[in-house]
Amino acid sequence: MVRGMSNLATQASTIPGFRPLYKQVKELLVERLIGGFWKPGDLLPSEFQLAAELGVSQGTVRKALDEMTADNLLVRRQGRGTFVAEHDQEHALFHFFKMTDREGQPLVPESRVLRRGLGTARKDEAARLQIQAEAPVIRITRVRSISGKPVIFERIALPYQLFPELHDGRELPNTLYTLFARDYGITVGKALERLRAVPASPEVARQLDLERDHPLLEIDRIALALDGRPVEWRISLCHTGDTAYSVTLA
Amino acid sequence: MVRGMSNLATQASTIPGFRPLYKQVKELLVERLIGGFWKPGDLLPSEFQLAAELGVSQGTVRKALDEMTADNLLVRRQGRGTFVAEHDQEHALFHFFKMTDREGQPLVPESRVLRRGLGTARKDEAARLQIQAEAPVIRITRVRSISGKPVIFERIALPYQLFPELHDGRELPNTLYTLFARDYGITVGKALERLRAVPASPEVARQLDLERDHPLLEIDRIALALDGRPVEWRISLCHTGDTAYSVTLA
DNA sequence: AAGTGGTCTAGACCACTCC
DNA sequence: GAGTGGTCTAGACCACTTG
Repeated sequence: MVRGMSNLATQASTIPGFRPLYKQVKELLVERLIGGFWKPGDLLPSEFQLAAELGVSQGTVRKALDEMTADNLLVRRQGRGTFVAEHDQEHALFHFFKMTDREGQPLVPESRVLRRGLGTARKDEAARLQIQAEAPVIRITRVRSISGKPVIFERIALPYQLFPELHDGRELPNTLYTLFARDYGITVGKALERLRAVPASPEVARQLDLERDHPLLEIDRIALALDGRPVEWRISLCHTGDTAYSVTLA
Repeated sequence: MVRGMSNLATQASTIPGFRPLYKQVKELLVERLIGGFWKPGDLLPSEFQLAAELGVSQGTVRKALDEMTADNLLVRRQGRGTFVAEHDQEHALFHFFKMTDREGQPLVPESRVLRRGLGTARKDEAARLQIQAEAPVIRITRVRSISGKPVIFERIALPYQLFPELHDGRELPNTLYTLFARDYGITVGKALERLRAVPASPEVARQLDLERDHPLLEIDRIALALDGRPVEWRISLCHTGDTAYSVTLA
């Protein structure tokens, strides 16, 4: 083929804004994911088909797909094809729920919703979610238990614009992110967490069956969609008696 | 060339223990890093030289080098060459020190050593460091401050076998891992951290200028060398008044 | 100018899955 | 057997660094 046909800039171009072909391909494909053109679980066209469509070589498409796989956006299965990653229960848990037992073994919590409703964004909520002050937000308060024992008190704020009608009725699954993906086409691709140690407030102490001022691990998380928009602000207060937050730094 | 010459198994081999060529190349090169054949900062032979030496194509060597770069083992610089990654102050801090201010901005702590000496491993130390009970260990206790305010109380245990003569004399840098690399050829490639919220003990409270039982963020870390051996056990107790532990989950 | 890594292409064969 | 991704090779040219 002629190098750099179609509307993608060629490698040879010396224009300042030059980007490698495979990066452009990746960008284009990510756009399709964000736009919902391909949904979680969908089968993508084969490498050859994409290469033909975009006017690049198969190897270039491959490099883009490999990077997207590394980013957890795609799953490739030899002999079957390339699929849009499903952030199912499994993935959501292992990727975004870092609480383990004291030996580092993963735990699966159950959830019980205490409160759930619609309100207008306070300053802190508006800032963290990057929405207008007083914009409508959905608030959820819940307690998460591990083998029957309540260990996490959680406050969640969601922009109403992104999740209309979530504030009432609908059953809430244990892992909210699967609901975001399934019902709203929003994939959480990244989360920023800040951890601190704080004393238990009277309400939290009561819910977790602890004395007041008991040390709790506070996890302050902003979840970002694939396009970088904040979609959730969550504060989790964890009793780390028999649990811990486990991470690997590599 | 003839495919699969030299002592590397070919792609075509149907033997059960088959591994891709580039994985074998990677393994071989990682061995050289572990063995100290190449040291941090060293320039590796060019892709073509390595390819010729190992009897594989340049593309195969490239794939191995790319993976090692992704693993933070190498640094590639266009026009210069491929270098063994140096876990300098910069890297050690950003990679293994996750404390930030409350807005998530990185902080740089100073350190003051309280105690430092040689002892025999207690059961917990032996288990965590995977050494014999009663084997000699170096213990360091220090306080780390941020802009003059003491915020972290730290207990460190090191296997004496790996770090002889570290227990006295030698000046301790602020980031221990640069010393491990420079003086002992041990590169920390990975760390497992478990975080909990705990009340301040009387000693720690005194050192950090807090009241007793003040909530502290406890970071329990095992640091692993490139070959997977535990090389350090560290417990950091952090006052998270103006600080937080920040991570990105992606 | 020479040498390095970075990108792109083209084509071969292998391993896996499904029909 | 056909189609997919996975591996391996070979060769071209580009971008960057050094001398």
